[in-house]
Amino acid sequence: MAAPAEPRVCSVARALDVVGEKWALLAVREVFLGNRRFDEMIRRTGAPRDTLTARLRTLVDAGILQRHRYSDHPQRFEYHLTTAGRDLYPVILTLLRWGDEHLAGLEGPPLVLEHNCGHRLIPEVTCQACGEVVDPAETARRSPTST
Amino acid sequence: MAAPAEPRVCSVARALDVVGEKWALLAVREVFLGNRRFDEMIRRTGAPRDTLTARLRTLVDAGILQRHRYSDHPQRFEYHLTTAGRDLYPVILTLLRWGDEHLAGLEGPPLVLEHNCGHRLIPEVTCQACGEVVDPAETARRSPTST
DNA sequence: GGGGTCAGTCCGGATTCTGGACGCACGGTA
DNA sequence: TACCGTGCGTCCAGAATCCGGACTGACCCC
Repeated sequence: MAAPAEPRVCSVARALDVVGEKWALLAVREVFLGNRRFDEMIRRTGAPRDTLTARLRTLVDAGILQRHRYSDHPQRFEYHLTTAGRDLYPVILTLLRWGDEHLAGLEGPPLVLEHNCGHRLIPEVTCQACGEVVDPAETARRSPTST
Repeated sequence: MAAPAEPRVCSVARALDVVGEKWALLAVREVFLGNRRFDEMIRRTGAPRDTLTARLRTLVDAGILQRHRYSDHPQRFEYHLTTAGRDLYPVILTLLRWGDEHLAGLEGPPLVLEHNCGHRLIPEVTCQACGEVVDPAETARRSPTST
């Protein structure tokens, strides 16, 4: 018999169920950049309208965005980040950096961020305890030791 | 006339074209965890076989994984991380942390990593220049000032 | 010969994505 | 009044993808 499937219970998988789709994360990127309205997001992400509608709905359901009426008559809505949404910033930054390093053409990164400290922002992932930059080779699984 | 679409040229979008899909990132996660073979990945991710086949192919084409024959007769292959693949570790870590914080049940995070420094690994995104933890509010776009 | 492993492929149906057209409630202009 | 533009979607039909399950083919072991 074939070995039984044992899909890993894992926060990465759970996170990707919510946010693991291009347009979802691009919509969140737009909100970080200050574009909170439907049509702006359509323009700047390139997503099909139906798809964006669906994504925004799941993002709201997941507690990542909040739908906020900014006009009655006609009803108009903006999307704002919740705390959970703001906590996605690191995810977007690491993707940004990876894209900058591995997919940017000769013209270099198309979007450059600046940190309040005055320097260009180059995000690094560090260990909260020791502050060192994290390297896959210096990391191990704890306790629930399975394959 | 409607405002013309101007999809943002952006490393996040480019990165998501390659890696912005659940199974792709879960396959990479498995390789990080040491499971380099097709059937193991099937077992531990839960992906449909066809889909995993397709994802692995795009990951290899994108230079994230390398297909490595470990047996002729019968031909058998393993997938190894390239440098670009290893550079995805931060992305996976930030997703992991987000999932741990926002989707973990009462039992807490299902997978805990330990850093070589001896503490539980809690990944943080910091500014390479000043070492501070990055906050969206302390970040701005540089030069190409468009909306 | 019978069973197991590994890495896929093949299949057909279900779901999802996509682009374009359309709807409707306004506001501004003339 | 009529007309145009904007904002935020919905509707549609065809295309692309996803999915699970069955199957293949080359081995190995008993």
